[in-house]
Amino acid sequence: MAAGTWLRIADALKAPVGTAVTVKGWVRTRRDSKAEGGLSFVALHDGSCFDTIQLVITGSVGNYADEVTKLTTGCAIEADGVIVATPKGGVEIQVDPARNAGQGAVRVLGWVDDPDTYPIQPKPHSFEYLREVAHLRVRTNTFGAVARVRHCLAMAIHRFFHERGFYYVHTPIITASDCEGAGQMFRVSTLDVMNLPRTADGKAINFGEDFFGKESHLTVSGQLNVETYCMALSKVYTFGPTFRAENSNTSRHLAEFWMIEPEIAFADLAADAQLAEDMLKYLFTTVLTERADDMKFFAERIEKTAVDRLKHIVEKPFLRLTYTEGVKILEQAIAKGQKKFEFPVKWGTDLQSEHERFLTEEHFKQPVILTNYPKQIKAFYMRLDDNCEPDRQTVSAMDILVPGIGEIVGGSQREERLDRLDARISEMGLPIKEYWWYRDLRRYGTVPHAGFGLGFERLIQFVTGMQNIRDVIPFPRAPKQADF
RNA sequence: UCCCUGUUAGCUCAAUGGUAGAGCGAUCGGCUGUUAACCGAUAGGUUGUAGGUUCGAGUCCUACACGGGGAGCCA
Repeated sequence: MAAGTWLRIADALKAPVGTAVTVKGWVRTRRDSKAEGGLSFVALHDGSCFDTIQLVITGSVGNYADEVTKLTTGCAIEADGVIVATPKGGVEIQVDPARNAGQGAVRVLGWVDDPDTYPIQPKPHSFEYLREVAHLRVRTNTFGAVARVRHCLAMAIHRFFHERGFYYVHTPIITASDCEGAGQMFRVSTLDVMNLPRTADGKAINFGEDFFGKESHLTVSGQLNVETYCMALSKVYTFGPTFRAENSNTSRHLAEFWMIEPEIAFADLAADAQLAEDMLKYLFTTVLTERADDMKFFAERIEKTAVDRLKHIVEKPFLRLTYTEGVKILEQAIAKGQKKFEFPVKWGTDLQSEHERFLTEEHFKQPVILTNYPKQIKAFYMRLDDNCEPDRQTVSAMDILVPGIGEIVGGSQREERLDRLDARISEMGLPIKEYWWYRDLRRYGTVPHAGFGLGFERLIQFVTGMQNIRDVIPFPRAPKQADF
């Protein structure tokens, strides 16, 4: 028999019966039988798919008693064998030199030191515990599945934009401008914190002596930068890490997270909303197709509706609703005694989590695109709507709300008219000088344009049903949490 | 940051203010084409940290650390 080819487990599981193969991976479980002069069943995983492949190793393997029967969860091995059919209709690998000459061997590549304290045991672990061993948790079926789905979604995002003529723009991680808007920022500095230079009057830190010659921080958004490229390349997007130094302790916030921010020229809010809807549907369709194995697991063990709700969402158009209409629905629900809220509903104030959840989870039971919010609760760069009632000025903003997560996308048409933009900047007390280059975009060939931000981790949460955002990123960074 | 709640064996959890327990995992043995295997035995503990109350604290009190749920901020 010819020497077996090294196959990934995903491929070995699809190989025809009789194929000689070599597989390499890590042991998930081992069970022994004394039948037939010794028989061990080893479940092996290598990350190529959700399923393990079962090795059936007989006592005729040279190192059977010395090594095979001492394998524990986590050991790394490679094995030569032959694909055979199982009674249940699948395939497994027979590792038996007595039956297949030259195709029955197990080589141990790495033992597990002290199996008693190996953190990943063949039993259910709490996600909280696994977070403490984040360097090893990807070896579990849940975190392996999350990692593959995360990859699948990242690739699908790039493919979606590439296929539609978007350019991928690498916006900076470090920013020395103080104009990215709200949100506490992380300082980037090489100054000696034990001996900070002072300004001449001694009242402030002299950042002129710092690495960049001015105060600098980690970015909280690539939007303003990507708008510059939009004003030449028409269709662009960023996909990179984003940092917020907010003291947020929730299952939906991270200090370091990844965000997708497309920006389209010659476009209004309706086009923006359509782009976001098309993208989400493309991503859901892709993950259901490419990671059916992992999605089946999420539906079985993590969130029953994981697969069905994605299929359901792909089938029909998202609902579009203005903020004003949303407020009316909430007010009617209160008036009818249909629903009681902790916080009052009032036009002009931001919707609370409970209000958003009512709309998307109870009233409509589907994703909802809320548009045209009051200007006082939205950012300076959002376009003022025309023909508004007095005292009811709105902006061309949109939030996409989904059941279970709440806001997954936030976007807007941008204010392309310089006079209106300047008015908004001064109205909100922002330092207009800092915006000189952003304002230039309105001075030199301004056009209507729009864009949105999609939180990558929230997308993964929604797709997988994982409840805590810290479990959908390999090494979560959050207040008091920067291990690994 | 605020409210609630939790921290006991490698892991998941019990234990009325009075001798520290179980299941799983690990180790050893038995049985078995096993797959959440099963049966028996063995090992495994400064009860998150620091104080306090008490004859006596895993249990009651205080502070702190860390986790979880909710809220705010948002993606």
